[in-house]
Amino acid sequence: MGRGRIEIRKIENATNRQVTYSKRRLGIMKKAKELTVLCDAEVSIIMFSSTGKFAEYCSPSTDTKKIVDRYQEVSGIDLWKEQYEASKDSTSLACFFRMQSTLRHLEEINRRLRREIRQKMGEELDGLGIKELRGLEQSLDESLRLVRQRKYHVIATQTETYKKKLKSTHEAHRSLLRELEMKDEHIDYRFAMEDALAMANGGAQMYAFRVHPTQQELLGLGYETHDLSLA
Amino acid sequence: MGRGRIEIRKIENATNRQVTYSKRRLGIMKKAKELTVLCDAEVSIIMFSSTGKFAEYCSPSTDTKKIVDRYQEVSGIDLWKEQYEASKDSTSLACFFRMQSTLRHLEEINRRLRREIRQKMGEELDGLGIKELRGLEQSLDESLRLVRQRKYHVIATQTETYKKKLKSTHEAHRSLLRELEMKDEHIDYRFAMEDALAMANGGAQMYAFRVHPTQQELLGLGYETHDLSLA
DNA sequence: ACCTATTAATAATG
DNA sequence: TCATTATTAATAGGT
Repeated sequence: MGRGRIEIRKIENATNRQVTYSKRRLGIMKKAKELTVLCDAEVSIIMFSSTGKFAEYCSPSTDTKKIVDRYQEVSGIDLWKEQYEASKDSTSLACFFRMQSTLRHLEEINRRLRREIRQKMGEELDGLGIKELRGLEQSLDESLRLVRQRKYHVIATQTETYKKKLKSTHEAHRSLLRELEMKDEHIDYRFAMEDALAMANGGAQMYAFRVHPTQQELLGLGYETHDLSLA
Repeated sequence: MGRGRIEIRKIENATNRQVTYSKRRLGIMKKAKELTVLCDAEVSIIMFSSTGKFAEYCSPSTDTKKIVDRYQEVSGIDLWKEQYEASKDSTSLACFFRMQSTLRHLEEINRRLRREIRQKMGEELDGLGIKELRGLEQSLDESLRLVRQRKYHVIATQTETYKKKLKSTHEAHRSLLRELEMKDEHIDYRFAMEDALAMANGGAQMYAFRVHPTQQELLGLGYETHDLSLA
């Protein structure tokens, strides 16, 4: 991609080589940036020219150390092995490296757990084949079954509790009613108590009760009576 | 540089993102190789896709460890300690405690992630109230929907692919058949070719085809002919 | 995975 | 190093 193609072999003219290095170094950096942004990837590039000049690129979301750590964990290559071996005798250093390795390992495991969770949320399914999707589906299906089971159990338990409470409340009221009736036998508290109970059961249920017209309303002695008296 | 330009921003469609990652990853690798050869440079590239897939390039004359070592020399950054070092009092003891604290923190996160997964598996639901159970149920339901959707999409895609393959195979056979017939017009290859095709479609489908008797069989000229000749 | 219209990179040159 | 530009190379979208 220039005026005429060039063979991919070492450029003998040193000046030319340097110029080409500069241009292409920038080109690769640009490509790396684009990859980072377009594909949400993590990239680390380290370059040395033939003259020893150093250049690096690293995705903004991370840093070179993190990427190198992750590289070690995933590739299984320990980049510090030699240094570690060299300082075998130093107990604290040995401890340091062990911890370092443990940290890397935990970070990688946490990454995988997060990924597993995201997959269980129905995200990031693109990497999965038909077999894995089937497995995931079955697992989710079973989980859903268990959660529903648990939900119904909780609902049933709660309902039972309310029923019992209601029953005991009801009985308390009955006995109270009986007591009152014994004291003033000419006053009938029954309707009042029933209404209070209905209220305690919740408004909606009370309205439900009221759908059926009372005997007074059926006899034309309902709310109209009030209107007439006001007219 | 494709059919129309694209903005440099995260590709939202995950499939597209994955495809673009693959293509551009190869592109950068190629550029790195070329830089290495053309300019006699040393290059190390480490990449992680958004799905966690790892890829690396390293100039053939060296290896990642050497480049990272040289990077530390030249940049003056110590990749071992940087992360866990306190900014000023960088005694080894402070570093040790920092790492230990990080370790505990990571372990705690690990525990939580595992718990979250267990709950998503329908285990450890005892602590949850009716509201939380309802939320979990809805979340699982939605996940299941997404997974099924994805599964059907994958199945549909695969089916399409097979159909196309089958069709092209069929047409290849047809043209082959025509060629053969032109060469020896007095020999009829058709039945033989149809059988071969049926075989290629898979055993089960072949049996389905064979449910309908061939004209030869209807005329009493089927497999019995063979049996008779063997008797 | 392959194709190709289009854009992007860059070799040569000033 | 910087700008220009003729050319080749990379690749986005489609099959």
